[in-house]
Amino acid sequence: MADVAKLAGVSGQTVSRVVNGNDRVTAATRLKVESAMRQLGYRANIAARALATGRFGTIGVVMFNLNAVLNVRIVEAVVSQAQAHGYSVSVAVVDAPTEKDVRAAVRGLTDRAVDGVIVIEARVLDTPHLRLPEEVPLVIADSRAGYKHPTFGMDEAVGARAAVDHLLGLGHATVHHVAGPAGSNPAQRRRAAWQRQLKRSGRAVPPPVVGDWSPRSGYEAAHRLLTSDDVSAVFAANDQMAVGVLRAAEELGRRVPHDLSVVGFDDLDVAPFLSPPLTTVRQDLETVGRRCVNHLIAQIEEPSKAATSQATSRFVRPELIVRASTAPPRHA
Amino acid sequence: MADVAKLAGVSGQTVSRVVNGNDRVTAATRLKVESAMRQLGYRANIAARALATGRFGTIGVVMFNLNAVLNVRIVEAVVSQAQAHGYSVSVAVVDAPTEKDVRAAVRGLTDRAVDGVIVIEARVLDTPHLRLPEEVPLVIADSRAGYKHPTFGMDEAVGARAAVDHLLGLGHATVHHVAGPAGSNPAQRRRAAWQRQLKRSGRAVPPPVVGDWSPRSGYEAAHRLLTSDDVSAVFAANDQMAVGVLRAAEELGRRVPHDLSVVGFDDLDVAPFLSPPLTTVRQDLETVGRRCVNHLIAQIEEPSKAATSQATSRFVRPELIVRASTAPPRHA
DNA sequence: GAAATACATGTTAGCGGAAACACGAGGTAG
DNA sequence: CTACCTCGTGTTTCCGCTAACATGTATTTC
Repeated sequence: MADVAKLAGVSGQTVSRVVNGNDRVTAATRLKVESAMRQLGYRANIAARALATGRFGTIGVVMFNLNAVLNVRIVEAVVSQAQAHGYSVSVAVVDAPTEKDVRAAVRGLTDRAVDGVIVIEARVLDTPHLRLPEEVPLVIADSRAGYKHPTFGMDEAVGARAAVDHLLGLGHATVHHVAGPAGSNPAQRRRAAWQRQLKRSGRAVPPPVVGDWSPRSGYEAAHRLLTSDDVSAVFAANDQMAVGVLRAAEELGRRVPHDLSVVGFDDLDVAPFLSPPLTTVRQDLETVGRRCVNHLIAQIEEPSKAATSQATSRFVRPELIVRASTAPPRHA
Repeated sequence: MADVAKLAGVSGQTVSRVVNGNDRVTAATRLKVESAMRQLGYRANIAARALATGRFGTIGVVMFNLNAVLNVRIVEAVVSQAQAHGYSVSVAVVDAPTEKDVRAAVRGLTDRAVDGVIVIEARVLDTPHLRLPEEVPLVIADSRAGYKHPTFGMDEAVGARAAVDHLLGLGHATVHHVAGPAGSNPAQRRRAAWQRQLKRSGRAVPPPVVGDWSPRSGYEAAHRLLTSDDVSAVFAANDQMAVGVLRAAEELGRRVPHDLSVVGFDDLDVAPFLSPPLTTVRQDLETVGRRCVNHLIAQIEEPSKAATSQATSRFVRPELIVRASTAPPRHA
């Protein structure tokens, strides 16, 4: 910077002003400085600026698993939205679903210089209420309200309910459930909503089979489930397990949807092209990601407003996409 | 830091020494300092350290699209490997596939304080040879050698060749191809290898149908392709398009694999559970990601070696997974 | 036309750490 | 017993930038 200043014949401070947008610099000086910067290939040192200002221009994202379809979509939206606002994104993956680990990840990130953190909360932790460092603006992406931090997510319950209602509406006596792993929050909520909705409708609640999100687990679950003849409708907690269910049904000679209706969750891009095309629940995770970023940046840049927004939480409504994997039951 | 030093009754420098691992500090002083740090909840300021050392402890990843299955898997591996080495990861997504944009992203990242950059190169750029800033250690994840930077990737050609050979070996006269989009490097290479292998085997090279990686495009491509009766084998450039092909085949009454053999690429986790289970090419992208990180960190931490390693490039061999979507042709 | 005002720029003083060097106290060698 | 290390620790200085204040020069105001 000193070199630029010398070449342009101005003080370092003026260079700084030019770099940081127009404070009050004459057009002439600005041009001189800019030309000098170009000649010298000057690039600001972020570390120095961060040291001086306490701002980093970076958002951290903490999550358990990048591979989960759900998370990737959120992260992608977060990255693009953050970039649009001039922030970069640092990603941290947490191994164990313990509060301690999450906290460590958040701290690691804040140590690493982020202005704010988004935690994608998809795992049941060892502690009921996640407590996180308060030193830094923090937003949670999850489908549950009740955190001390602003939370954005999708309304899992609405989605699960829609799936159940759809199947009951077709005339099925009840709906069986292939649940996600016990350690997953979305899995728990989808399962709870499924159960609640069956009860509310006065139907029998068959014991759910628990999978682990993988197609294989759905396949195995279906093999167990379909030993009984009176299973006519299955709601899988995600599309991948639904694929396994479809496969198992085919192997067992149950035609979908004539002998068996299947509903998934997530609307994978392959869902419309499975055989048969899968009825499923679509969630607008891009909006979730964008909301997280917007809110976080607002907190970062206007800390005054943070207090009022503490309680914020908004949930995207999922949408049931009816395709060919569901139909009225055989004997209806 | 000053507070810690005062509380522990030592100088700031000693605190610094304790924080940065054991230089030469007495066990006693170390304990005093550590206890003081704990009492005060001391956390190092990364920006200050970066300013003083010129090191950031962060790796940048530049890519075009986080959502592509391929990229996510690499990024996930990169993040976990980087974390294992004490680095954090900053992610940048580039919109337009131009050299200018990539360069801008890399610069943005280095401005933003990274010690090294990994570029996941999956798009055909406007310029034949990507030229990137040399100021920072940089590794490219791509399936092509010939960059000025170390490159790690998978050998797409081997995978495509294996697919073709498998189908020819079953007795098919030739193999049709549903290609990925023209702007994609992997798509180009898979297509080129497919074509070359057909030629080398003295077979007719039918015109490929170009898709865009999406299941829908595979579906549409197959609808066009299957108007002709003598299509007995299709090699889709990725699994998602293969799913579309399977769907189209079913709609058109072609039984897979009896009437039509289909091979995909990527080995999605649902591939084994499609109907029929999809023969496909599996790539070890985790290894690719790990290698990128390892090499990059080596460059960062031992710049002396960087020179020798400039030429490095290693490619993971993909593996053909034979499942039920391929069989000898009908009239064989 | 003198004083008040606005505005463009320069000066000073850190931000929080880490190199580089300085220093004193023990240990070692001859 | 002295000269010389070695080792633990403290001092100084600087990393590159920006906030806050200081300065000086046009411009306005009555």
